[in-house]
Amino acid sequence: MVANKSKSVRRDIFQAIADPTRRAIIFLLAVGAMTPNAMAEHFNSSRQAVSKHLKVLVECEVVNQEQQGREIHYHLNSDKMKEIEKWLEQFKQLMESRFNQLDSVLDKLKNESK
Amino acid sequence: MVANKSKSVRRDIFQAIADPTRRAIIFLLAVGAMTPNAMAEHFNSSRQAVSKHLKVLVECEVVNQEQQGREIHYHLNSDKMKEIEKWLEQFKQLMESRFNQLDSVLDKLKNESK
DNA sequence: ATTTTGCGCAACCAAATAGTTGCGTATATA
DNA sequence: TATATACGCAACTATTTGGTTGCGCAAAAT
Repeated sequence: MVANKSKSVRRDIFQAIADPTRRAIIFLLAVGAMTPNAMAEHFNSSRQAVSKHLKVLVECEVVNQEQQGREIHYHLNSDKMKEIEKWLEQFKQLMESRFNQLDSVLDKLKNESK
Repeated sequence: MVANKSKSVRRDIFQAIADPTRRAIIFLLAVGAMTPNAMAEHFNSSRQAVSKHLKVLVECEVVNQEQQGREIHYHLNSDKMKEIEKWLEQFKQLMESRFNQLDSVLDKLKNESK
């Protein structure tokens, strides 16, 4: 038995989008669900390579699988994508706080020069 | 002589934010410029480890260095952060196109049922 | 002038990544 | 029923990552 991967390896949205092939897969799936074979045809990458990326994306909970006969349709979990926006929002708030500090410094200077 | 790193290794904003320590550094620098020592004190990570992350961030053009005596002040290049937003915008547009397709399908069904 | 501090860099290491080839298996098709 | 197709998985590889320790050097403090 192998140790639980989710405990040892980083599996989050930021890891998911770190690879350009995975970003391309995400863009493809944004348009609609797809099978691994269909995806592999879109960029010059082997089916197995795509399959491995899909495994990572499943582990990161960015995509879901839907079995249909011998095909597996991969769907995008767009909720997970929102975590990027959430992080960016936090970032922007920090940036604003920085400017607010700068503003207060400028205000101070203004008052002192009175 | 070693091969140019920028040619072999991926150095973009997505690589920059893939690591949690680097994301923490970005948040710190969002508030204001800082030296490596000051950053290292903020999370339990050695100065050298932080230094390595900063090197990656410089290569990804997410931060700039400003030498001041023996200290180096690291500044955030917030323009680079906009590339994430840009990518998210593209993604959202694709998602909308998906829903527009769905809408047109629904419209079609509606017309057919007339 | 000597010591301390701030920093980058090289060397090393274990682990993870991204890809490949070669299976096995289940579902379709002939 | 025999064959083709869709897919995941294991094993192997080269490269990258993220961390460490141990320098060396220049600037600051003593």
